[in-house]
This record gives sequence, structure tokens and C-alpha cells, in this order.
Amino acid sequence: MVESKRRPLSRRRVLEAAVKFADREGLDALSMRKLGAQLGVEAMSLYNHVPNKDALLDGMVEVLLGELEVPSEDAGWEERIKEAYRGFRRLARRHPNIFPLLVVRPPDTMDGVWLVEEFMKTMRGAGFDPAISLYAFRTFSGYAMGYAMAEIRGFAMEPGGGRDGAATLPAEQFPHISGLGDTLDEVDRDAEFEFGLDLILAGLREKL
Amino acid sequence: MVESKRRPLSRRRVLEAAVKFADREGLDALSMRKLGAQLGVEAMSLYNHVPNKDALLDGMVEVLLGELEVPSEDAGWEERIKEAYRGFRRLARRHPNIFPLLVVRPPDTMDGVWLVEEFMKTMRGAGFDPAISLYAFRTFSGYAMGYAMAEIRGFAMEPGGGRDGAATLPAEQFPHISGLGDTLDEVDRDAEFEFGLDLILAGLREKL
DNA sequence: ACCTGAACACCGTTCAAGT
DNA sequence: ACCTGAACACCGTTCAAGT
Repeated sequence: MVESKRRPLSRRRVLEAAVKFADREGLDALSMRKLGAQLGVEAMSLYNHVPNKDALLDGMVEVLLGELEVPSEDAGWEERIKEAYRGFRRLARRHPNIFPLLVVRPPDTMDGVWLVEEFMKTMRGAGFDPAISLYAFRTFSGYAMGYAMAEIRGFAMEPGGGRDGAATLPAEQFPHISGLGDTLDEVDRDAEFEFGLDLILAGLREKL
Repeated sequence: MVESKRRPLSRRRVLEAAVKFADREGLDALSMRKLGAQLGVEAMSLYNHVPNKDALLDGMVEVLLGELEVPSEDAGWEERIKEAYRGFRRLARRHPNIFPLLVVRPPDTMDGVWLVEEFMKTMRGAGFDPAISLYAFRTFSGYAMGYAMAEIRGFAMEPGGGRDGAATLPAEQFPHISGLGDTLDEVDRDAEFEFGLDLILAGLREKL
């Protein structure tokens, strides 16, 4: 369990260890003391590389954002946008324990700006004006972030998000939910996510 | 500061005090000990009404969900849907400190089910089939949740979400962001949120 | 039935001291 | 320059004891 190679500590190594730890044990379990132990060092040593725990969490967000891929240049604007947000969702699925940090504490570095620039370039290239491009960016980002969180944690207001599935709901009281039948258990998450992207894209196309 | 009227404690009173406390002081500041003090009682007394802190947080989510309004029956399906999600966003703005709980720990009670039933009824009434209605529900919910969170905390990947605004970005490196100019500082949040809703609705209309 | 005091096992963080 | 040990002010939670 304890990091064997005693390479010297560094901010980078601390952050990566923290990500690995939280991936494995969850965010609640992550403490300065345990992270120190993980690295074969006392908790207090971490403060040489990171000012405090808040900064550690910010650093972890930074690491996650660094994993995001920029979609390839040679694809239509719709496909580029989709690819970018598919990558965002993949990130959430790769780091389900940590991804919520990204929602709750947006990056305080400029790391994410490249992605905005890429999005804007794509939108402008497709012929949208700046204001619509910005709105569209935030619509897509809101959707992708909300969907990814819901997928990780279970939709708020989702039947079955609670302890019981929709199957146990009294049909007289909730006729339209009961009417869903098996649809609810057989949802293809990939298709569902694409459905949302396509809906927004369809709306956007009308604005061209 | 300390609750003056010494009405007997109850689960409800504990939860409401917790919501009030977190609204005022933030979620991080909320501890069983301080909440007890707030109610003029030792921390340990709270355990008579709530099994542990996790359950307390779940209860707070419950309280928030209880504040959601069901949109009026007499309105077109599009307007009803919009009204429902406007209410969701209002909730976020009313409880910015607590709303993130709703994202991170979806309700484990059935409280939210009514909203799903209402949504499904509206969609079915408009002529959509069950599967599309469900997808649409999750698209809207994802969008509204993501947008509301972003609005509260600042968009991840948002220029200006960091310490500096887009104004300070080198124009050569980020031409398309810089090209936004003042647009970025003059965003009308209401209009922006409506834009997203309308985009999704437009896409949905095509499926009818 | 509800509240309390003392206690336990944890936290994050500071600081003087070591190398 | 980096790491440590001891200490401080907090946590959540348990439990035996009080009323």
C-alpha cells in the first residue's frame, strides 16, 4: 500500500497520489494524514508542497482537467462539439469519486481556458455569432456536467434514485411513471447522453 | 444567535435549523456541535432526532426539495416544463450554500417522485412516447442542475471562473475568447438559462 | 423519553526542532 | 531545503449516567 520508491516529494507527486487515493478510497477518506502515510511520509511534510488541504483539492481538479482531450481538427463542427463533451463524460466515469470536486470547486487556474477557446473557435467557424456561441457553450457545459453528475450519483428526482425502484411505486398514484414499465431499467446511458447532445444541437441548428 | 424559544426538539426543527445555519454560515461551518449550540442544546441531543450527520444532510436535501413548486395545470406543455425548471433554478439561488448537496447526494426518499410524475404527465399529454419523455426528463434535469451549479459556483472552464477575467487573457493566444469582448461581462443569466431551455425544447419539438 | 458529560478516535494546521 | 514530534483546537460518535 505504501509507496515503495522514495523519490523525493513534489507538488505533482502529492497531487497524483491524492487522485489515486481518492479514486480508490473515496473523497471522504482522503486526509492529510492518510495521504502522507500513502507516500511514506508524515502528514506535515505535505505542507512543504501544498499550502493546505483546500489547495490540495484544487490541485486534484487541475489534474483531472489535464486529462481532458481536445477533439481532432478534422471533423464537422457538430461532431467536434459532441466529441469534446463525450470526453468530459468519460472523465466523470473514470474518476467518479473525484469528479464532483470539479462541479463544486471550479478550477481557479486558467487550465480550462483552452477548452473554451476551442469551443468558441468551432462555433465561430460554423457561422454562429459570439453571443450565441457563448450561450451555447454554457448550455452544453451545463448539460454535460449535470448529466455526468447524475450518472455518477443517481439523478435527483429520479425514480429508483432512492432505495426502491419505480417498480415498487403504487401505479394509481404515479400512473405515468408506472407506465414506463421496463424502459426505466433498460436505459442505454450512452444513447441517452447522445440524445441530449442531439437535442441541443438540433435547437442550435435552427439558429444558423 | 441562540434559538430563544425552547420548544422541544424534533427532527423537523433540527433539519430546519441546519438549513438556516448552512444558508448563513456555509456547509463547511456546519457541525453537530455548532448546530446543537444554535438550538440551545448539546450536540449529543441531536442524535435523538437524527441518526448521524449523513442523515442530517439527507434531511436537508429533503427540506429543499419540499420547497419546489409544481407548475400550474393551465399552461401549455412547453410553458409548464419551463416553469418547473425555473423553479429548480430559483431554489439554487435561494440556497446557494446548500444546493450542491442536492447534486452530490441525491435524495434517498421518494420526495422527488411527484416531480417526475408531473413531468411525465405533461410530456405524455403533449404526445411524446414514454422513452422520449424519459430521455427528455433527464436532459432537462441534467441541464438545469448543471447550469444552476455553474451559476452558483462559476462555470468550470469558464473564462473568469478563475481569478482573472477574460480581459486579462493574451488576445493572440485566445483570439476567440478575446473576441467576445464585453459580451462576457454583460451576460443576462435569466436570458441565458432560458436560451438553453428553448434550445432543448426546439430539438424536442422536432420529435413530435 | 430526552438530555448530558466525559471519553475515544480521528481531523487540519502550527511551530520549534532536527537533518 | 525538507522532514518530524508534539501540541492545539476542532471534529463525529458512543455510552453510561442523569432527569
